[in-house]
Amino acid sequence: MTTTIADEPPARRNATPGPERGGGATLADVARLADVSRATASRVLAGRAAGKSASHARVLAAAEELGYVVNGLARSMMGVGRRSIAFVSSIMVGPTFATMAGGAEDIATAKGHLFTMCTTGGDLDREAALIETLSEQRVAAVLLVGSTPATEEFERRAQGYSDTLARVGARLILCGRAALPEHPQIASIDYDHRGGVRSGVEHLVGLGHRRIAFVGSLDDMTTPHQRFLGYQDGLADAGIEFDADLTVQSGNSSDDAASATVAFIERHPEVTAMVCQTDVMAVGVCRALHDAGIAIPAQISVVGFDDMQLVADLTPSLTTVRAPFHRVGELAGRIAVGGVYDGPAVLPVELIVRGSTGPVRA
Amino acid sequence: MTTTIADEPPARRNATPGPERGGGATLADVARLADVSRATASRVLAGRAAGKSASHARVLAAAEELGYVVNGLARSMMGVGRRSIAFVSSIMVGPTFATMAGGAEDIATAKGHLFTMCTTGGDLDREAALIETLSEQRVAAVLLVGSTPATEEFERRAQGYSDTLARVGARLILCGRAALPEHPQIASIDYDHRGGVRSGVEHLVGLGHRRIAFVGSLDDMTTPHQRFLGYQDGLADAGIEFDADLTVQSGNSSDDAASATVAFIERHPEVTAMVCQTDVMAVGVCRALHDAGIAIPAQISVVGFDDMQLVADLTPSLTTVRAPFHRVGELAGRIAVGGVYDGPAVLPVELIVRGSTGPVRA
DNA sequence: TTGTAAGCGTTATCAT
DNA sequence: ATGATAACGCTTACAA
Repeated sequence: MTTTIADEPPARRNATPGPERGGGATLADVARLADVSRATASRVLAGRAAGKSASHARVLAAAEELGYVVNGLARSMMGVGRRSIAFVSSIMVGPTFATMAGGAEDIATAKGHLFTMCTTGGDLDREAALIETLSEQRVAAVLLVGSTPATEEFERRAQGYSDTLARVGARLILCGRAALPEHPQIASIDYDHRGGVRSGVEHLVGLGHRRIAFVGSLDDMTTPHQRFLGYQDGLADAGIEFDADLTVQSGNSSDDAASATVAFIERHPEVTAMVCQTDVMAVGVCRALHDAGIAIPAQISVVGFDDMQLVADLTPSLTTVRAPFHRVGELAGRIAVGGVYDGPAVLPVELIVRGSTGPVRA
Repeated sequence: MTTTIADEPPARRNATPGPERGGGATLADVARLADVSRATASRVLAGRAAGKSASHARVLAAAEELGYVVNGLARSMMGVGRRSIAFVSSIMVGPTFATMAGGAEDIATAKGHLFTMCTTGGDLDREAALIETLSEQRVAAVLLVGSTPATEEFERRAQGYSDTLARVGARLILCGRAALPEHPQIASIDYDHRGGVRSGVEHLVGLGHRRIAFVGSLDDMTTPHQRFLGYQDGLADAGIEFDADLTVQSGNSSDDAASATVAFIERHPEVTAMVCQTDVMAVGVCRALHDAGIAIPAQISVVGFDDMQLVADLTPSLTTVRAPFHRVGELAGRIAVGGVYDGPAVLPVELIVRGSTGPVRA
């Protein structure tokens, strides 16, 4: 004997990591239990039912009883529902990224969007794959954060990202990265890397310094490069000739900067000030100088960049450049949620003078 | 004359912030252009077509020409496609959260999930709304991160979160928060707050300290409370009677801790060591002591918690407790992506002895 | 290998 | 106020 149960649902598939189907109650279940149509149930649950009829209460009760949770994915397919804003950076830790992310998230969630964070680990292929994935998920916008290679090849990549995103109605926004003049449809919210370092050098020059070194990664990424240019600007302003021997290459860790400094200072005892690409490097520089018995700022002044937490608490406290990271995130977020974008923004930075810089000794 | 175009699509709706519909090409468009069925197009594009027929190439070409981007939302409805892992914390900045997030993100993206970060700003209503929203979006799991109120009311809330998530096949995972014994289905990956502070006190006792103060926020949140208990444990171990007068209340900013210390140390000059709930507080304590002309560690030793970046570079460098934040994130991530959970985990922490602690002077 | 057809869980249209 | 019904864009038996 063969028994056929008419309304037996078909076997459920179960493909991870896909959303589990058939898990909870659906709108149809609620409607059935409340003895109304799906349309009515939908209206009631979305709070867009006219008055409150008898069915109104029944629908609510049924939803409650069944533990109904509306399927946002299905809603999205109808053109309602939430879109995500994506934040793509090379790495997640680090006060600068986190602060920018915080600014963007504030705006995004205030507007009812979800906020997705992705890291690339600096891998451009991963970055491209990520943009593709995010497009598939129909994000509202992608914030591409931080430094990028300052190459034509990258510009082509970015154009590709922008094109892919545009196909799904999403926008690409660069954060903390200068606009690409050839690609005006790619938005950019940046801060004044170059002017910041320049003002640091200016400050030192005002204190009488002339032999000023620069510590940085000196690669072709935008952030290092812009900051390096700011150093050169500062020298030029003061009529000091740029001397390539006074640039110190270092990775962005305090240990790297410390060992680079040890080697450097031995060759160049005449230097009276060191300008660093980042606070992290500056901290390493300070440690190396201290260990070498060189007094800060009596013998050598040090300037950082980023004004990260705790550098004010170092001994001596660090003179550095403060950038409005949170504000950068906010502005980018505003564009991401549909605000108007009228051209690249470059937010001003501020030199915070503290104890690590002082007059050059006579 | 009335002209009716048969295949004219209906007018598109356009409700922000919902995903823009009708934007790009659909699978049907690709199939039409390639002159195959949607099924074939789907198979080819998903790379699950058998061999490579003539149509194979045509589909690829059509997709390319149309700039087709598969709709991941629609895929999700079929049970395939990516689910997100959500990371919910009170705030985004802060090295501990960011590091945990990094660990979780590593695992999540490696398994093809998206990673969504949401902040509550410490608002429990926002937290509840967020859980609801994330359930609607059919996340795979929610990582609830950091301290929570240690109250029965919170346990009820958490149970509610867990229930809502369970309805959509998702899991709730506490990170950096002890398990709730009454609610074993809520997973927990925690680290040893209590043991960490205890070992700090033990270290001080070993150096001869007896008058040891505790600086913390002293509220009913789990993290502060656990760390406070660790302080009491440490005292008890050494047979030192707990003296409530030696607890200092402070907000979690170095400025707060500094001003609290100023007031405290005047009343209690007999204290020879201060154990702090966080590194941030410890830094404030150090600054206040330094400004008051009290030498660290000669006159007073200081212990922190978290081992955040740069505390090793302070003068003196900070003795603190290092917790495996990245690992906590990884383990939580592993459960989130479907790994087995066999009971609460409490990861060990490590006391990092540096320059801020020394023997009590004779 | 390919096509047909039946979903997935919503919302919107348009009658009633 | 409510209910049929048709989308939305995709996947996948099942049949050819």
